Amino acid sequence: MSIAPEPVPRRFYNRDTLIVAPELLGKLLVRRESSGLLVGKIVETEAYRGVDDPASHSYRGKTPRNAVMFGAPGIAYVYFTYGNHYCLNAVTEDEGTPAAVLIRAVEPLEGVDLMMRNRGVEKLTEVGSGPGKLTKALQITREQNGCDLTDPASDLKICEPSEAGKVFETVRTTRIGIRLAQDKLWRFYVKGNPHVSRK
DNA sequence: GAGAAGATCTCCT
DNA sequence: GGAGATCTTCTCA
Repeated sequence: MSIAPEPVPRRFYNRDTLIVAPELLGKLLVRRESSGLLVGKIVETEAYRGVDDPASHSYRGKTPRNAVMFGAPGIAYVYFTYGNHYCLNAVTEDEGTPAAVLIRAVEPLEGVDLMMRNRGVEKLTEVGSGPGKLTKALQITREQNGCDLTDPASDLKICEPSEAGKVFETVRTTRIGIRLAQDKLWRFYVKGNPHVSRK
């Protein structure tokens, strides 16, 4: 079976980050890779805004690393952290406004065996239940930084799910793994989904 | 050019 | 539950 869904249009991303983040839940993260097609459903996100968010990379202004966040919406921002891990973001809001949504967890749907091999695990819930885990499962590296998520020909894109995939309850809570601005309720996840990184 | 911190994960106790 | 791994990026001298 092959999924050929429509990518989410750029105007979807060109809105308030706090609207885009919860609406990204349930969308499909589609990665076309040399050994096959890898698809995961987004089940957890976090919003990051440069202007009023001290925890964001872009809070202190534009640097070579975060330049993508200042660019057009619908672009992938991938960065390397802790010496081990990549994290995947989708850039949001108007060009010149530094904002992005961090994809924190996915539920593997297609290419599951390949993802488990990439991760070196056998439990399905261990494949994509964390920002560093899902990038490894989907083989996302800095090469995907600046990739257009709205381009049907792109190797990495975000697509509309089937109708059945849109039925779930969203939970809004505080963000994880940051020291600054922990009070903001900018993390969203699918209620009851076992692939969410933390309850 | 050197030092420190980091949107994490895994293993060990 | 806690700390190490490991390296990129930023900041400051």
